[in-house]
Amino acid sequence: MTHCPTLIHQLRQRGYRITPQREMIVQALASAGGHVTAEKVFESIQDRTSAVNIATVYRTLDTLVTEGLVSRTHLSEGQAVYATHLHGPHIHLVCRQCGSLVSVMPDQVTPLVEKLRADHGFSAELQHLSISGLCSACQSGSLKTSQGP
Amino acid sequence: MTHCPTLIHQLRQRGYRITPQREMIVQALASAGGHVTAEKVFESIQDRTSAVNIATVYRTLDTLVTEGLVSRTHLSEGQAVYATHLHGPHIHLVCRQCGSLVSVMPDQVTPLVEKLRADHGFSAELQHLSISGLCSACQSGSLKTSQGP
DNA sequence: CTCCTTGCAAAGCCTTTGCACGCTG
DNA sequence: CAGCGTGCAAAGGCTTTGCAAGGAG
Repeated sequence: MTHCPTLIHQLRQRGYRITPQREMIVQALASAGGHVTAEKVFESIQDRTSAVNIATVYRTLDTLVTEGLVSRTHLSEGQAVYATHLHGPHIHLVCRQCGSLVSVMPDQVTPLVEKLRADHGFSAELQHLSISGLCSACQSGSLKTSQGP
Repeated sequence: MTHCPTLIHQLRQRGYRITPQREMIVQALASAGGHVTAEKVFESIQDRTSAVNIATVYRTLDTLVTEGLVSRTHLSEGQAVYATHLHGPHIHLVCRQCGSLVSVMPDQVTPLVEKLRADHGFSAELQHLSISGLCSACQSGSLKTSQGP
């Protein structure tokens, strides 16, 4: 919630106009406290008022991403999820079978990030880091995943 | 190329019928030697004959993924890319600005993978690992990424 | 007053699906 | 010969875009 004024402020500073829609979208995103889809942002605003169009949500989120204030990630497939950068970095473990999502602190990745920067000059953005695989439940539950045609 | 008979063999073994289309798709995927989109597979077949439909390409790739013979990844946004598991694991560094793609050996990730397995029972699949960020070129070229509205 | 933003609706991209015919095993 | 696999075309999900009206600065 404290993120909200900050983000709005940053937008204004960069010459963007502050509209009620943008305030609501930023507010919804900030209060979500984590990763949300554009549609969830849209819905959480609709709960109170139908004053925002889904296209505007996409456009505003896009602006925030372009300005580097918000991260956009395609965790598995399908919808993108958004989060304020103030949310802090973490890794996402996405189970490719059941779709479950676990967030992990990025401590273990720091050396990797530094190595990538040193060797390749690549500046990794941890907000965007998602790792696909099988969660413990799906590993034990499906030793034989496929059952043929 | 040597992968092709193997994959076909595995498909047959699992009860799938081997059609000319499937052979061509597998062949195209194997000879691509890396990550390709469904559309590229489709095109590389079209170059020789228009005997395969794009829907069939998607269906066959899907089958291969389901059977665990092929990996499917959404590197950045948009299209998914496919690769045979024989291609071997590696990390993808995707520049969120210019879209450039660099493959890195996964040595540096092994400790992370093991940690995830130990702590969370999560079996990470490196074929699917992509890291978003800024490549060296885009970092120096755009110290100020945004230019406002 | 200027022109950035919005709403609306339509289009876009990538992918999936229903159905009847054809081919594999 | 049984039934899986294919082609075709249409639909689907998510996101973007063109245009005119409206509101911020």
